[in-house]
Amino acid sequence: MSPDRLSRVFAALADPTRREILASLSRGTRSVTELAAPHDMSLPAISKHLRVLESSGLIARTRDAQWRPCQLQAAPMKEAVDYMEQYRRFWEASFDRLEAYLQELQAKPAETPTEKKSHARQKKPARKSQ
Amino acid sequence: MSPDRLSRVFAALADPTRREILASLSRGTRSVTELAAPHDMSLPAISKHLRVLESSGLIARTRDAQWRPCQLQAAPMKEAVDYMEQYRRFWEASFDRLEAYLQELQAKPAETPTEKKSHARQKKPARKSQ
DNA sequence: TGCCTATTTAACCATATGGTTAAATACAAA
DNA sequence: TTTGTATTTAACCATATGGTTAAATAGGCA
Repeated sequence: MSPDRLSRVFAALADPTRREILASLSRGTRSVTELAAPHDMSLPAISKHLRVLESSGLIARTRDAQWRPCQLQAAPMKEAVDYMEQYRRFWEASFDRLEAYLQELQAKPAETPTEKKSHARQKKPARKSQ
Repeated sequence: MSPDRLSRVFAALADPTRREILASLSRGTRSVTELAAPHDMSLPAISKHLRVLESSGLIARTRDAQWRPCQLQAAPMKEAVDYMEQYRRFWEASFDRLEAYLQELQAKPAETPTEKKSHARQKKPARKSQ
């Protein structure tokens, strides 16, 4: 329950309807009804999506008479991008170079300060398939 | 059912256990038991997490005798980062500049080719709260 | 063969998620 | 005060998710 902020941001982004809502909001503030219009879905469903987005910090809602205009708050995406940046070298390396890099890591003792040995494999795999 | 690739990647990243598994794999190929070691969780639970990661494309599993070594496959993260990059200007702009930008968008007809007018608000909000 | 280790599958459970419809709430305006 | 519009809440439903334990599967080795 109540997962960390990063988890909530990723979870919020893991739905196409919510991503489309964010796209709408990137073109300006919108009311709930306006956001709902392009979707074949009830208002309460949209309302729920907005609650998910708000609790992730990706949108903010204000008051304006009977409207609740929504605004994009992209800041939490920075955290998400920063998180993923740590893996950039892995997707930027050519497949062969990545393979080589992993082999190299594999060849070394493969221990880091954060790693446990307790469940280390008892026998080294002799065959390298695929 | 069977959400798009981007949704699956975000969903896979939306769990701390799975993110820790990816971190382990960034230090090299690991067996299931090795990946499970740091977690207070049963092997079947880890096995399920690995299935989620595999179906998102973030890891690949090979065979090695009775071991199923897992490898990080960071490529799908590129898609996710590329998606989020489209919002960079929003989180990079200072809050005031962003506000100004949104106001500006708001002042314009606020129509784009992908936008519908059918549910546009019937009355313009007169008050701008917050 | 038979045992041991590694991993997955099956069956189950609790809770979360994404949707619905109907009712409640908030506010504007006639 | 009544009506109409915007939005949320409540209650409900189906399915997904994240975990469990017990059993099945896969493969090395004595």
